[in-house]
Amino acid sequence: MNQEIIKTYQLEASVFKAMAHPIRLFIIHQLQKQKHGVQELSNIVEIDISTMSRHLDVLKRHKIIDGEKINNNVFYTLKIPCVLEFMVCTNKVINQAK
Amino acid sequence: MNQEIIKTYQLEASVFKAMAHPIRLFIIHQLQKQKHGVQELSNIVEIDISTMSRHLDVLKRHKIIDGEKINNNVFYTLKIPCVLEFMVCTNKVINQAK
DNA sequence: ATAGTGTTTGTCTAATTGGCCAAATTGACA
DNA sequence: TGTCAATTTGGCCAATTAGACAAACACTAT
Repeated sequence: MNQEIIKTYQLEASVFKAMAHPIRLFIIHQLQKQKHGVQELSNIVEIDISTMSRHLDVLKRHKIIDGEKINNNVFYTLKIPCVLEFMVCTNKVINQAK
Repeated sequence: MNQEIIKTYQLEASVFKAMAHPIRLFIIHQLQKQKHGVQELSNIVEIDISTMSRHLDVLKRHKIIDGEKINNNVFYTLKIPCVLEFMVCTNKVINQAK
């Protein structure tokens, strides 16, 4: 295993990985429009709030979103709008005629 | 769990997932320049050829690359050049000053 | 200080993934 | 047909991940 190559692409891969989950893609899409809180998001997705908190943490750790505490609520915002351009390409991939 | 939302983003997530591995990102980069064969790639990365074959299969199944058999060798080509634009954005994410 | 609300973290479990080796498959060609 | 080279697939193991629930934590406001 050539560690040189692995190392070169590991960081990049980890950002892809952070986005490679349906709920996390949903979050990114939601935050494009406006800030959202943890509870709100977990209600929409109908998932345990602790699970949602973990998904948000994954995105935050990779600097894709940012959390801001206002009173008792944490509101998340999308830090990297260019992430959404990814999707355009992804959908080209998906919609390719084989 | 809101199956509606999951379903909406699952396909998209699976494309991200297909790319979310250092070796597969390396493959994508290599193929940008020219076709490559399985052995060749596995030599560069210094990984078992069977493992390389599986990585190529993942990318092929998601229509990111395409394989063409010429004699006894399978040569792979990048089908979706826009995938590389992803990387530009990804690196913006990575290089953000916190 | 205490209660109450909202969020994160610990722990466990089931499922998925990446790696290697060995075996099977494919296709070219003698 | 049989052999050889290249590739893929089966099987196994170790590591990682997503999910739920419960417990801990952080803040606000009585």
